[in-house]
Amino acid sequence: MTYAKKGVFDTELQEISAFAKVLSHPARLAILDYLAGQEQCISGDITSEIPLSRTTVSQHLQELKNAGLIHGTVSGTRIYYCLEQEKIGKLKARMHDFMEKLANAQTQCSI
Amino acid sequence: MTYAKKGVFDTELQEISAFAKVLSHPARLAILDYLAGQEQCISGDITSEIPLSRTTVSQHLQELKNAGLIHGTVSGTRIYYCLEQEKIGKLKARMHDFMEKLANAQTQCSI
DNA sequence: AATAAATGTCGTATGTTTGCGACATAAAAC
DNA sequence: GTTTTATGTCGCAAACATACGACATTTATT
Repeated sequence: MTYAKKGVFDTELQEISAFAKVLSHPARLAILDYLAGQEQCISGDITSEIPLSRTTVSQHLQELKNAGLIHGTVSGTRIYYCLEQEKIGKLKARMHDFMEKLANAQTQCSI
Repeated sequence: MTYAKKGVFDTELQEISAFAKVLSHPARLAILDYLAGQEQCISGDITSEIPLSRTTVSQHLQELKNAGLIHGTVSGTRIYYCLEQEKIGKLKARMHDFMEKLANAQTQCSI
C-alpha cells in the first residue's frame, strides 16, 4: 500500500491514481516517449537518452515494468524493451473516462 | 522545481508529469470526482465526503487550486468550490495527446 | 460583545521517492 | 579462462509528500 490511508478510497480511483503516479515523473514519460519512437531499443540506448545515472534509469524502468507498461526481452547481455500496448490501452481508456467525467460536469461556483 | 533533476527534461514532459502528479493521489481524484457530481458545494461538504482529516483535505484542495484545476469562491464563512473547466480541458488534451502517441507506437521486442 | 461555525495556516512526525555510487552477475569477446 | 560489456541489486542520503493536531482568522448568530 502506497499511502497510509489509500485503502479507504474507491478501487477505481485507486487504480487511476496508481497509473497517474507512474506518469508523474518526467524521466518515466521520457522513457515511454522514447520507446514510442523506436522500432526496438535496448536498455543502454535508453540510458544514453535520459540525462540521469544508469542506476536511476534502471530504477525508473523497473517501475514502468511493475506497472505493466513496458516489458523487456533478454538477449545475451542486452535487454530489448518495448511498450506493452495492452496495458497502455487500458491506461489510456481509464484516463479518458475520468477526464470525460470531469469535462462533462456542470459545476459552477456562482451562487 | 519539484525534483532535483526535473529541469533537464523537455517542457512538454514536465507539464504532463506535473498534471499526472496532481492526479496521483486518490483523495485528489475523489475531490475532483465529487465536484463533478455536484451543482455546487462548499469545503465542508468535501471534508464530509473524504475520509481524511479536515486539515489534510484542505491541503489537497490547496494543491488542486495551485494546479488550477479547481477554484473557490468565498461567501461569508463558506467557500464554494468548483472545477476550472478551462484547465481541465487542457489537462485532458495533453493526456490524450501523449496517450495517443504511445498507443500508435510500433515498438516490438522480438528480434 | 460573546460565542459558534467554517475555514485556513503552522509545525511536525512519519513515510515515500529520487538519485547515485559501489558491488554483483552473466553473457560475449578476446 | 580472463577481460569487457550490458545490466541488475543494495544501501544510503537528501528531498518530498502525507496526515494531523493545535492555533488563527473571519463572518454569522445570539
